[in-house]
Amino acid sequence: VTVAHRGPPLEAASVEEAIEVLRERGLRMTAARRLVVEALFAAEGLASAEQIAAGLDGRLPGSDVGSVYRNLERLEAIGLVRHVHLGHGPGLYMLAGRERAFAVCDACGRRRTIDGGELQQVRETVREQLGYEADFTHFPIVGLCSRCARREAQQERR
Amino acid sequence: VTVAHRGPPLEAASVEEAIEVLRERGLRMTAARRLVVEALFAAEGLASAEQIAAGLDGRLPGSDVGSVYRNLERLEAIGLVRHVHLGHGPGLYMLAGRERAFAVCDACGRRRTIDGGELQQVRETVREQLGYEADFTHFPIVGLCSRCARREAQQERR
DNA sequence: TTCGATGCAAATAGTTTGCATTCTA
DNA sequence: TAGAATGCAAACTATTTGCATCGAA
Repeated sequence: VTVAHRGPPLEAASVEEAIEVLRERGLRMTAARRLVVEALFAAEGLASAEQIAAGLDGRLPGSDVGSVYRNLERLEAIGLVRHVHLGHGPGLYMLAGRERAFAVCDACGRRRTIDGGELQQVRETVREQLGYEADFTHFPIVGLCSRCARREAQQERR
Repeated sequence: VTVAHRGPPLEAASVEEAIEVLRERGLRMTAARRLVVEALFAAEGLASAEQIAAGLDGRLPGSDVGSVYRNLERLEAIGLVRHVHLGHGPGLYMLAGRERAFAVCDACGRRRTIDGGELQQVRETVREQLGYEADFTHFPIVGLCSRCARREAQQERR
C-alpha cells in the first residue's frame, strides 16, 4: 500500500534540483526515473501513473507502468512526491513541495485547488473540535461549491 | 462509478423498516437483497461488499459479490445506504441514516467515528474560508490524533 | 563488479458487466 | 407472465510483484 513519508515535504524547483535530491538520498539516476520526474514537472499539477507511463500523451518518451509505480513509491518515500485520491479513479501524483489541497463539488464535479494558507482556520477548528491535527492533502474536501449550493437551495424553495 | 443520491438520507431503524422503504421505491424484495440489508444492520458500522457477500464471516447466508455490488448501488441510489473510502482498501458500506464521519490517524492508523454535530463548527469554517458546503461523510478527516501529535512534537524536540 | 533499477508479464484486488435463468409482483 | 433481479463467469481498472536482464556508481 502506501509508504507514508513523515516530516516536511521536499521542495524541488526544477528537474535538476529534484535529481540532486534523489542522489543525496542514495537513489540512482536512471532514464526511467528521470522521466517520472520530468513528467511531474511537465504536468503542472496532477498526473496518474498511467499518464506518466504514456509520457503524458506522447509529449515525453514514457516508460513501463510498473516501473512508474515503483518510482513514484520511492519518490514518495523520500518526500519529493505525494498523491491524492479525488474520487473513484486512479490515484493522482504531484510534486510534494508547497502545501496544496483540493475541493471537489459533489454536484458539478468541478475541482478547485486550495492553498495551504486557506486551510489554517479550518485546521484550527478541527483541532478545537476534534483534537486532530488535520491534513487535507490526501483526500479532497467534498461538498457543494457556492454556485451549486445556491442552485440547490433555490430548487428546494419551489 | 457511484450514483450520488441527492437530498436527505433515509433513516431505517430496522430491517423491516428498510424493506418497507425498498418496496415504496418500487424495488422488489428478494433473498439476496434482504441479505444485504440484514448484513448492514448486523455489521453495526462498516462492511465491505466482499464481507457482506461472505455473510460477515458466515454469520449470515451471504450471496454473490456481483449481486451485492448491484444491490448496494441501488440502495445507495435511494439514499438508504452510503459508502466511505477510509484508505486504500475496498469501499466500506453503511446504513445512511444519521450523519456520521470518520477521522483516521496517519500515524497509528486508528479510526474514530465523528458525530455530525461535532462537525458543525468545522463546516461553518469551511463555508467562511472556502465558500464550500462541506460534506465529510465520503472521505475521512486524515491527520494526527492528539496522542500521536503529542508524541511527534516530543520527538522533534530532541 | 556489484546491486539497484528496468521491462515484461503474470498476479492480485476491487468492481463492473453480459447473459441465460429464476422469481417477484 | 413481464420484467426485475440473480448467479456465474468474464472483463476491466488500478496496482503490485517475480524474475531475468541491464546499467549506474
